[in-house]
Amino acid sequence: MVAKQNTQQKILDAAQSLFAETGFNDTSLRQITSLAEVNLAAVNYHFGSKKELIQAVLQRYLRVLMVRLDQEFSRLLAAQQPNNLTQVLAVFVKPLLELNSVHNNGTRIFLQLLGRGYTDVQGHLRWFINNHYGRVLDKFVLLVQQSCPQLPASELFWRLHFSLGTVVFTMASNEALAEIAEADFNEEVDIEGVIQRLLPYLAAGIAAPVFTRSHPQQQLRSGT
Amino acid sequence: MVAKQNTQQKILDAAQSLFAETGFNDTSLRQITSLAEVNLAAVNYHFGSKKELIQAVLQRYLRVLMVRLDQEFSRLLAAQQPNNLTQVLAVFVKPLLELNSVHNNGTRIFLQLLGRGYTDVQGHLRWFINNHYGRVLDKFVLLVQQSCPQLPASELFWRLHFSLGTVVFTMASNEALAEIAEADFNEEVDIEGVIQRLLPYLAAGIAAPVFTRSHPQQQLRSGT
DNA sequence: GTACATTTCAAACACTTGTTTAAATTGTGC
DNA sequence: GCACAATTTAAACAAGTGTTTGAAATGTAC
Repeated sequence: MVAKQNTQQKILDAAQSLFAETGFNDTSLRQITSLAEVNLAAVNYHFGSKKELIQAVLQRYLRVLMVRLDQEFSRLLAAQQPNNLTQVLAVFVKPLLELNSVHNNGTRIFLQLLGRGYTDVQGHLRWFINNHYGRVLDKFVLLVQQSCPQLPASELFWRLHFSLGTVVFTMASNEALAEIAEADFNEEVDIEGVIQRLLPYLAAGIAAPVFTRSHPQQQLRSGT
Repeated sequence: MVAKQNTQQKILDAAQSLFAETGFNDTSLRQITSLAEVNLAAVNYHFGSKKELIQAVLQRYLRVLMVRLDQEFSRLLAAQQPNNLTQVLAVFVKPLLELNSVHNNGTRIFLQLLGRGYTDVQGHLRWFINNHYGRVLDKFVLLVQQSCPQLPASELFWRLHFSLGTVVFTMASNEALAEIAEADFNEEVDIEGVIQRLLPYLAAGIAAPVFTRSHPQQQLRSGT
């Protein structure tokens, strides 16, 4: 009793899977419509264009996620004393995992899509997210700033983008990495496990001591 | 007096720039040959296929880089006592910067290509590097293992891939990030500066305390 | 059931892709 | 200069792309 899903959702469901696996540019409308078992022209009829379909696929998750993140950020910002960095990062976990209620494996799919979007269609997704949800993300930056007051703004900028890269790349390669990990270490790998492994790594990286030429920490010498 | 470069090099030079900027799949042979000012058929005549052209572009750097990395790894492995993790990571810097002698901006271009290769043609580059240079990379893993003896092998696996993601994503987005950084912080951003900023982040992330359920470091609680 | 709007469908559109072909050109050894 | 190989060239190829079209089918209100 799968019920007769309407065409739009059949397209969205097929599209997100293929996009996550193969990337946006390397997935054709014909692949999508044949997986969705709808006519080729349906995409243009219901969504207008491939570009708008991509946005619709992302928005289905972004809308839900950003509202939840906004709540969490505001909650933390209301605290009197600055929050621990690990606390701040951990705030992503629940909203991300709740994406599983948007769709089966929603968390994994969304994070993979994010990975694809940031590398495939270079620049486009970054711009989109910044323009639509910049206000939310500013709260997050503020939180991190409060928990790492010793970090210069420019250093923080770089480290947050390093972290974005860590997450996004890990998720884009998720399948390959999980396969290797399971083969080499007999580990069952689920998306929540990966997230839990990511957090300490990110927290430590963001809060790392700042490198200065006059004061190189430890013995950082490369030879000579 | 640009001298009459032979066709093969004109193609390689044009291809690497376009590949680095736009990615492998999204760069057409016609774009390459018209930038190189050679005939379209020249690619297939000299390299066989687009796929082989991509490999040739990457190999031009990989061959040089891997030999140098192997030297450095072996040097460190010869040390009596385990090396500091920051030292181990810093060993990448010189070989990477020496790629500038292969070509103008060689370091930046190679790292961008690496970023593209790991995300665009998912899985293919990972396989290629592992099969051709796995022995070299094993030495690196061993070095890291020696400097972080407390890390379980599986944790190390994940963290090294997190680090790969950090580097590769940063380099793929290098242009966009550099633009923002220069606009927001009035910072001149060169590839060496980015590398120097990456090292402390990576070192701290890899060596971060291991998260365990029974012994969660700090107060990692997300609400409830 | 009739009238009207919504949705589906097969077919074609114009365009781009990587690759191949066969003739023309250039280079090389003698 | 001749002969022969290496290279370059324009043209065409088959296959794939996103999008559009106009007719058929379906749904909906009265």
